[in-house]
Amino acid sequence: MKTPLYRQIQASLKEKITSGFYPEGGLIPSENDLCTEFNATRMTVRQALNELVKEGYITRQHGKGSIVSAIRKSLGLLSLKGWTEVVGASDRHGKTVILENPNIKKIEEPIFKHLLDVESHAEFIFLKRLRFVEDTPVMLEETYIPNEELPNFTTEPFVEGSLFRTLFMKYQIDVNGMTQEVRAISADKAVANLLKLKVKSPVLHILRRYSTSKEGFYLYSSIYCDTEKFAISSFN
Amino acid sequence: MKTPLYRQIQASLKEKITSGFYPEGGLIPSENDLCTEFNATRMTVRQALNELVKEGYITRQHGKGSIVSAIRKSLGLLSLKGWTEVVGASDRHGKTVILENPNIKKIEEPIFKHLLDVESHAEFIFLKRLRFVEDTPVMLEETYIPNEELPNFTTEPFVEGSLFRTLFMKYQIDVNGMTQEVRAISADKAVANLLKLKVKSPVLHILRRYSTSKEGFYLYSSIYCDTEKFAISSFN
DNA sequence: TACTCCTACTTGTCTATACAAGTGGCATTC
DNA sequence: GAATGCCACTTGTATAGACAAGTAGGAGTA
Repeated sequence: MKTPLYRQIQASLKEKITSGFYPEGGLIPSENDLCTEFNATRMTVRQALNELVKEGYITRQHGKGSIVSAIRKSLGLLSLKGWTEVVGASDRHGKTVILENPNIKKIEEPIFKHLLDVESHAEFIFLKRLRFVEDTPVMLEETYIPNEELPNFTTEPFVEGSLFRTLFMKYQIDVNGMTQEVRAISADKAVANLLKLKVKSPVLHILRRYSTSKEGFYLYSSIYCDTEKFAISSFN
Repeated sequence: MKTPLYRQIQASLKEKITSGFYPEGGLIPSENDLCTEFNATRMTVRQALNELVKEGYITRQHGKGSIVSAIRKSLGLLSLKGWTEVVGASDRHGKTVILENPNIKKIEEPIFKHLLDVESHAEFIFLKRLRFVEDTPVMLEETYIPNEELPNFTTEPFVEGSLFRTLFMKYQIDVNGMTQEVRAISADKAVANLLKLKVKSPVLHILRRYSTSKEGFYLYSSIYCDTEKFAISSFN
């Protein structure tokens, strides 16, 4: 048995939560039920459940049970919120426009030099997206994805329009952490035009490296953010 | 026995780590040693150790032992690094200048309205500090601390020059989380002068609410950051 | 009806034990 | 001397139980 039992239980439950088999706000089976289902002891089941708590999938309540988190954070407890979290849950309407269809590129921009751990994979899939809130452009995101073992990635649309969800559902790659640098800069002409700002307006510039469950598989993003109307917030 | 045994073990180890009894980078006693010391079983000791990992006090290595984290994060896994973490560990020399000695104020600034959960405690201790790296001013921080049960706070100097360390050591208040909003703004005259920038330079503006181990005790900070030379980075 | 109490079920804490697997040093061997 | 293999010690995973404490609902009582 290569992967530990508690990891298997954890993965099984995670799958049932993300697929909606256990609905948001509902209870998952009790520890004892899970013990019989997986033929394990309570300590082992609890270890799996504690991992899910850490990842933000469930919360636990003494005397009641384990509750599926209402807002399923696809990034666990990451620093800056993901797009869906900035927009989500409110009545605000979000939209994403792909400016440049996925194509193969190399990272030559020196801006990522701090974040690159090895000297750049041969090739990356490049993705340029503009995100709107209430029909106002607020975020320009340029993403680099390693061009390895991702069949049909550039030809098929995203699952639910989400990159992370696509990686998770179709390629079993789970984004589980990140490193980032945040700066305030003056918008250049290109960025200002896309975000409908005056040139030299202050914008947030974020450089990110996402780590995943796949060894050595990192995503890189360069993000420009208009924080005039909507600030970037983070919790805990 | 009111507090659980594993919490007692956790607190005892935390105290020995923060006091320097277990030096940074060194090993704490093995699980079995801790079992005999506290007269507990390994599962109980492991629960305490896992909590300390979550809080960032130690890392564990299979086959070797539990290592005291080199950079003791006083904020656990918070989003944006604390001052000591931005500067620390490198050869860079940090310095903090208190511009305005601690004095009693009320929060009337509307900028905190999103973060205030109750309508402002009666009074706050106000603190205005300018932080330097390599003799360059990079951060202007205005902090509001509830003026409750903090004897001698305004008259005695900080422990090791650190606010959080003072709260922890002298008042047993542990800062354990935060909520924040990040924006890019143009520096006004006052901020620009202090940070030695041109007026209207882009600066990072961060509004923070720190939560603590003391019920209902929140700190508020407004931070202006020059990110030209030093970006704000965060991990995990 | 309204209240209390009891009970079944849940998670929280804890004991005692076992084997697996990674690390590092010592002793033996070449 | 250098390489190998063994061994002691470490953390990782897992079993099988026990009692405590919080929750919710139903039975019985006022």
